[in-house]
This record gives sequence, C-alpha cells and structure tokens, in this order.
Amino acid sequence: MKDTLQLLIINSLESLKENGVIEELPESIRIDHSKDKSQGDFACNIALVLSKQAKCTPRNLAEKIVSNLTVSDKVDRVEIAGPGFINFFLSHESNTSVIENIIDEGEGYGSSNVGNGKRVLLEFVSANPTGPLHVGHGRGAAYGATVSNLLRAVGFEVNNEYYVNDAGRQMDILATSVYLRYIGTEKFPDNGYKGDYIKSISDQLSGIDKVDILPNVKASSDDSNDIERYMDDLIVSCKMSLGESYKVVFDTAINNILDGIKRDLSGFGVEYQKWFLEQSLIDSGLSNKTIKTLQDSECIYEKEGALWFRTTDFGDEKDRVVVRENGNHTYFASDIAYHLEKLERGYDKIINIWGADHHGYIARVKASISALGHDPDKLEVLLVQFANLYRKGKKVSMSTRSGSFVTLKELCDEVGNDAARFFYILRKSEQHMDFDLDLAKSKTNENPVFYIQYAHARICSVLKQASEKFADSSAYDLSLLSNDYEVSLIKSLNRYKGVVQSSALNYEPHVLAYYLRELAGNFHSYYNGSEFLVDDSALRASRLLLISSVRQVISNGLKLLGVVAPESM
RNA sequence: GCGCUCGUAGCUCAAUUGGAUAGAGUACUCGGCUACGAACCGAGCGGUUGCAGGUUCGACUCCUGCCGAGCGCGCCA
Repeated sequence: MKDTLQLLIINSLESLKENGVIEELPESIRIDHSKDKSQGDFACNIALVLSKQAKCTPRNLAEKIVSNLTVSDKVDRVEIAGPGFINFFLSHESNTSVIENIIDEGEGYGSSNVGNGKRVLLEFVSANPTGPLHVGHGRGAAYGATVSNLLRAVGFEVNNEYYVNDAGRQMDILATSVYLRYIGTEKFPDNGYKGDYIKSISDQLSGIDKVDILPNVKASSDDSNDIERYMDDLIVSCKMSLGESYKVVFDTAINNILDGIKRDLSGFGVEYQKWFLEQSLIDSGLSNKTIKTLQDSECIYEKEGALWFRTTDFGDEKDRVVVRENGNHTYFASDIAYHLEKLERGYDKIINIWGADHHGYIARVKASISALGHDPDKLEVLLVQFANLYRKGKKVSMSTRSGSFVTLKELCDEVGNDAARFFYILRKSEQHMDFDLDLAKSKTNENPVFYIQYAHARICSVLKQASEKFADSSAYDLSLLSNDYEVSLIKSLNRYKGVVQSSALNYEPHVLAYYLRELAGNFHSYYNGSEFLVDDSALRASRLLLISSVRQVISNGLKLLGVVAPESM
C-alpha cells in the first residue's frame, strides 16, 4: 500500500517539476502510518521536505501536490493538516483486505524477502567456558536468537555461531581449579574459580594421582601484588606434576562446562549452527599464518620482545600486542584470525553481538579487517548493555571466579522461558536495564508476555466455542466491521509487516514486542466492548474472521520472539 | 584524564529513526463480571525529555559545552 501511495506522489511531483514548481525530485519519499486516526491511515511529509526548493510554504506546496494526485479507488480522501502533512484516508475495503491476506498466508504472514537471500553470520553469547551461563549472558542470548529469527523472517540466510575460547590462560586456571578441588586442598587461591560447579566436575575425575602441587610454587599467595603470578606458578606446577593426566583434567573441565552451556541455551530456545573452537585456529595454523601475512605487509613491528600490530594506521587509539614476550599469542591474535576466517567463508554481512564492556575492541578488530584487505563495514558490532540485577532492592554483584551469580537456568526455572525471553528483549539493547529478580519471580502475572498470551488464549477459546455452537458459515462481509474497536484493530493489523521489517533491519526486537502488546490491548478492548457470537451470521462470521487474523498475527509475532502462543493457560 | 553507551512521569521503559497534542506498564484514586476466560476493560492522577546554548518549517532524536551513571583505556580473556 505504501508503494501505491508513493507512486501517486511521485507522479504528482513529476508533473510539478514540468511546471517548474520544483527543481529536483527527492531521493526517497517517506510514507508513514499515521498515529492518530484523525490523521487518516498514512501520512506523507514530502511537502515539508521540499518547501525550501519550491520557495513556498509547506501547506501551499502540499495543496499543489494534492491537486495533481490521480484518483485511486483505494483512497477515499486526502487531507492537508498541521504544518503541511498530506494525510491519506484509505477506503474501508483496502484496509480490511489485510484480514484475508493474513488468513490466506497463515504462519507465513509477515515474512518477506527484503533480505534477498543475503548470507549473514551472527555470532552471539560466546561466553568463556569457565562456568555456567548467568543471567547477564541471558540478555545476549535472547537478543541474538530473536535478531536471528527476525532476519530470517525478512529473507536473510542466517547462521548462528558461538565462538568458544577454549585456549589460553583462563582455561588453565579452570583446569587447575578443578584439580585443586580434586585433591581437596585447604589453601584454595582467591583468584581460582570457586563456584560449586568446580567441585562437581572434580567429583567426576577418577584414577588420577592426588599430588599436592602447592609446595612447588615460588610466588607467595599472601602478596596481593603477586597473586596472578602465584596462579601462573600453580598452573605450571599442576602441568608438571600431572604430565599426561593434565589433559584429562583439562578436557573434563571444559567438556562439562561446554555441555552445560549447550544444554542451557538449547533449553532457552537458542540454537546454533556452529560452535567455533579457538583452539582450531591454532591447530590449523591459521593463527600463525595470519600473523605472518601481517608481518609480510609490514603491519607488525617488534618492541620490547613482543610483536605489535600497527592498528593505529587503521584508526585505533594505540597499537596492540599480538605475540607476547613469552611467545604466546594474545586473545586478539586469535580474534584477527577468526574474523579473517569468517570473511573468507563468504558472508555478505558479519554481525557480532558483544557485551558493552567489549566496545573497546571494535576499533582494533575493524583495523585488522582493513589491514588484511577486507571491507571493515562488513562487520557490524551490536553492543548489549549490562543488566543490573536487583534482589530485595539491592544490586547483586556477579563474578564467575568468585562463584557468586544467578545462572540463566535458575532464572528460567523460576520465571519460565517465555517471561525470561520476553523480558530480556523488551528493552532496547543499548539501554541499561534493571532486572528485578523479585519482580520477575513474585509478580509474573504482571509481565506483559502473559497479557499477550492471554489474548491469544482468549481468541482460541472463542473460536472453539463458535465452532461448537454454530455450523460453518463462510458468508462473511468485511464491510460490517466498522465500529471503533474494529477500525483500530484493523489499523494495527496493517502495521504488522512493516513492524517486522523495521524490527529486523534495525536489530530492534523490542519494537515487535511493543507492537504485540498494543495489538493484544486492542483486542482486549474489543473483547470487552463487542460480542462476537451474535445471532447475525454474517456479522458473526466477519468478527470471527477478524479475531482469527489477530490470533494468527499474535502467534506469528510471538514465535519470532521465541515465546509460546498457548491455546489455553 | 581520554574514549564508548546512556540520562524521558514516583518506579521500569517506549516514542514510526528529524515530524503533528511525548506514550505504555506499574503505583495511587474511582467504576465495570447472569455475554464469548476479570491473567481483562473504562476513567482519573502523574512531564521544563539532566542543565545551557546552537542547527531548521519542526529537536526526546542532530552539533557544542557542562552535570550525573555504567563500561572500557594490560604483553588478561
């Protein structure tokens, strides 16, 4: 419908151009849904945009545009309002036709092909496998999964990917922590992983010698400045004492945790096409090869025994180390190789969803993409702000190392997947968000997700009773749907497709969530103000068709959000 | 100190991406079940959009400077 109106405007503008009223045609013409029904169904601001070059007032220009509009049977009338908006009032028939479209297309209604089959790689969560996912990760998981659903719905081919940091010092700290629990030492270091899950993993170890690795350590655990070196010494001692068995401890630890992460995400309705292991970049030699490539193109220099990547040449604030003095690659080195590998897989777009604490890495990753001869704009980084957790009005601080955190699974068990998924995406991702655990747990009825699900269940209930009480009747007449409730409901239905598209293209799932709430609200008002199962069969059939289409849209929308649309609750 | 993300009703958040009178939920005050599910509906109350300038037909939105919050600024991940 927008296209039709755009065409009408363009035709009018072209004739105005011939008459010399305007000089240039605009690049694009915005047609928006009106927010108030006194402003019709669609509004166009083109007269305000062009008034300067037309050298007349916006209202004046609007009148000229309108007088040149060709008549369409889809448009009842056109008005000029406010500073010069052109408001279109559509015919009742063109508004109600959406109902039949929804019924015809069913579950497919709302999807489109604006993505044109372009391939997108979407990486999200990617939390280090050093412990179970906590509620902080939940936001990224819900957001990523929903963005993925939305992009698929509008015609992109999307692959979801989780990057597993299974190499590096943190993993050694994890393995050492597990071993220390296994031998049951009393002197567990403060900077080890202290969560209860470490003990559970150590319980699964058997047949490995219990050697006290603490005496071999030189640095002191009492010196707070030395605490990280103390940990490094512990790791070395652990590796030396265990020999071959170290790998068993290491693998047991990571496999347990990774399995748990996979299970939690799957239970949360989040599916991945690929779990990409950092270790595979090292094993395949890609990490080394990438650094070699950068060295050949003279992007790398040596300073104080380390290799530095000249990222400042590509807009970063300072140069970054890729190979440490001790010969180990940094996390950044793996990341360069990983992004190169992603690009070489041939995606049209690469999206990373990161926690807001990683924003400092965007510049250096983009720099590395440029340095390797790729287009840095192919990478889009979406930042998700932290969720501050509150319990009994007090902020809960969380840390994986100290083991004090609320896990994602605990949250889902307490409030349910639907409420958790919905709650997470209800806020714009870059908005800081307060997650009140007591509110989510104790007052779940106030969560808007139930409000929407309730509308769906109510419609199902009405439809069920209709089919029991009345024989089939397809003789509907949509022109009968003319009371205020019906008009605003139909207006909302007409917006759905556009909402899905903008929600997807802007990576803003909350827009869809708010829309569904509004649609459900319109339905609840309708329900309380009108009776559906009336004696007049044509009116009854029309109203039932209308609420069937509402049910379909709610169901389709909730599915995109990963929320169940129940027939009863 | 520098950088990033923010600041909207008592509280939690929206605002068609620069549009018309800034809207929902919650809290509070009234009212509505012998109709298809009251997990609902209706009415009211609630605002100098952190502050001060600027850009233009038009600013919560863009620019500048302050104030405040969170996060970054390591040869950690």
